[in-house]
Amino acid sequence: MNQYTQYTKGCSACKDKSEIFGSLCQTELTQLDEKRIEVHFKAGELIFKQGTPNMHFLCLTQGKVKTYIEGYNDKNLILSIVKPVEYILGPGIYADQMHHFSAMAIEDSIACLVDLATFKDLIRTNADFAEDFLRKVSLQSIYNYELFISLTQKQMPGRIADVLLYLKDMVYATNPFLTTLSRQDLADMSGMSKESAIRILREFKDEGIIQVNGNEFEILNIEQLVKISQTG
Amino acid sequence: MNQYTQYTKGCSACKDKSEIFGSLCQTELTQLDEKRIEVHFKAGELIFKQGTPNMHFLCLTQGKVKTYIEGYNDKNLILSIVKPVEYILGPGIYADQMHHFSAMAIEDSIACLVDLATFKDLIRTNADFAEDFLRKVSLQSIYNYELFISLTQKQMPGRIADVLLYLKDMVYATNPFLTTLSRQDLADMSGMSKESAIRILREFKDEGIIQVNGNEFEILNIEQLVKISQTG
DNA sequence: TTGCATTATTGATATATGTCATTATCTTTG
DNA sequence: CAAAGATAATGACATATATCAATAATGCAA
Repeated sequence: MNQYTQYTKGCSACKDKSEIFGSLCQTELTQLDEKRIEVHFKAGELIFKQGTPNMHFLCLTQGKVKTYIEGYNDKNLILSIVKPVEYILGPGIYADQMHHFSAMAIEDSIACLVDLATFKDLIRTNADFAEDFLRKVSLQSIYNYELFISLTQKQMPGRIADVLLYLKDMVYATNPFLTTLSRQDLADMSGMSKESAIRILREFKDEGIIQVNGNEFEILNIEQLVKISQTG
Repeated sequence: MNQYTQYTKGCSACKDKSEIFGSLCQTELTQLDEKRIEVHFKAGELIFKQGTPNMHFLCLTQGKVKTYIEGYNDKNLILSIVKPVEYILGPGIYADQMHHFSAMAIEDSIACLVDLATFKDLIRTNADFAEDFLRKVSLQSIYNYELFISLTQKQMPGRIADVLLYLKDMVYATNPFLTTLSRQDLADMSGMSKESAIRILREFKDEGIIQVNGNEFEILNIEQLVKISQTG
């Protein structure tokens, strides 16, 4: 119990909102609750960094976080925008105990940390939990395949369309949506320079497909955007 | 027992060669052995196709297989070249029971199929096996991140360098190596047109970095190739 | 408010890469 | 062996995209 620790609602409150805690019994949830550390992050703060040891299972309970690979020449590739209640867990925990991507809060956020031993123990002792975890990992993997195709086989308009649809459907779940992501972030999500991202957004705006006001985006013609996404 | 079934050496013979069967006890191996179907594929034959139901766990015991995502405009992205003894298992089994990539033999190959129920049962009942499986999935995921960076942030020479080093180190494990992959395959591994792949190979040849004779490749200057891989 | 720093936008230009057409080489088959 | 089909290689050209430089807009601190 230190200054970062806050006993708010506890894991039981989270249970209903998350895909992977449904299989834990009350005892296990209590066990988790006692182990967890709640940490607050301000927008822009680094949560963990690629290349550092991966010591905790992390569950985001408030705010939004971007996960990204730091590549060459200070270029980043954003893998996902995580929203509550979702865990953030890299492949390192079952491999080299390292982080293979970084995570940064893009809004003020709250995350719960649980040490890996506790987490791995749950995987070993609760087969339902293990299966739920595998399911989550698998869905993420499927999404990564789509990302592969988007990034390697589509041209810029198709990639920006994918980003806009992803934000609308998966992240904000509203149509005029206000984002804290910068233009550089949008570029890092679609694997292009920020200038190119801006240009494509302008084209979409000129064609009446979207409406842009600073960081507020409204998709006016969803069908056409979907079509652009599909035709690459 | 049908015409595809052949009782050769059995799963116990495989055990030593594979990363994930080490945690199975004799009883489990026997159980697996009874369930397995051994199938022979000729080079060029499709093993399973993206979009079809995923019914089996697959273990490659002989030959080589390419796994690839079928994208837009008949363009493929090769994810990996699998060699024995390694399993080929997509994320579909814990999600939508579908194949999310295709697999094709690039050499005459032999694979063992085990129905998913048996496999999933082992995951549920043997925690060591589950952890080994998670480890394998994690390593694959880590490799995918490297692939992301290679494909999205490196220019063509860097990507071809990555492909050559991958083939030398991970697939053939010899230096002059003879491959059955076509130039189109090399292009599909590096996300470019086959003409571009050919051009880069010629440049490497002209610069004395590699030696090419048909489908035999020899890397003459490993250091420089690694450098090209790193500088993008 | 004013000034400063950051971010967004735009245009001009360079370059990486794809496409198309052609020829060469290899492989298969009758 | 010759013919045919596939694969590989090359050159000319088109174009998608990045880079660079300049300006505009925005948020923030004094």
